[in-house]
Amino acid sequence: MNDSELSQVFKALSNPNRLRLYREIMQRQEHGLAAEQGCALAELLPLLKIGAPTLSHHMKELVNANLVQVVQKGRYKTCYLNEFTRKAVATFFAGLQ
Amino acid sequence: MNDSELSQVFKALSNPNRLRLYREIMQRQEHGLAAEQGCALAELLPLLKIGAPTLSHHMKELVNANLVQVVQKGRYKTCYLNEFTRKAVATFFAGLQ
DNA sequence: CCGTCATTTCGATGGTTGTCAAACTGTGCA
DNA sequence: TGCACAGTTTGACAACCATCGAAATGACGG
Repeated sequence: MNDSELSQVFKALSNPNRLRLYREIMQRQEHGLAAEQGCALAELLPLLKIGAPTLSHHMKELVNANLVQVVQKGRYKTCYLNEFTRKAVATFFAGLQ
Repeated sequence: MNDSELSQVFKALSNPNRLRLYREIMQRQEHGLAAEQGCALAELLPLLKIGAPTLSHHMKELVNANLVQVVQKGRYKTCYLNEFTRKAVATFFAGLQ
């Protein structure tokens, strides 16, 4: 992961609302209750004090930074953590290479 | 580490120049050749295409986010990685809690 | 205690970001 | 096919950010 990709990741997570979204998705994924069930966008909206257009904008940034993936799932869009990126960033902070 | 502290960390690293600084300090620390020697500010300046005032501003942000510490060391100021924060962020990305 | 070099502060400026409201698109259900 | 709801696009705007040059401050070494 190069400098530019990494700083994009950090930019995405630098906004409290986006960080909140990422944590929420991460938590639901971890919490394992149907990890592949993902997390519906419509479910996330009421967690934040922002409107739908702003949520859409934030999700785009997260997707753009490869932090999450979004797929249409019937009526809703649902989002999944991108494990590859999560691990790459973990490695960056792991120290000793 | 709470949401607000964490997003401050990410904001600090979201700027390519600051990320570069952080990596440089990290790398020198890791590279072990006198880990406690730290990294002089004046040494960092020529690595980036920015002026001294901007470097000063960026360092303040990194210090403010608790990512690095700066101490006067004779003629220069030298900076050290804050290992506590590094580990805390590593944990955040480590997954599975 | 003076000159020099390292670093910071200040003020300005162009660029980016977060947010909204309004209008649009897209998807499944009746 | 058309309604209702999910999500996006657009345009606007205030707040914030990165950077600079100029000037101020601070720390040694002579």
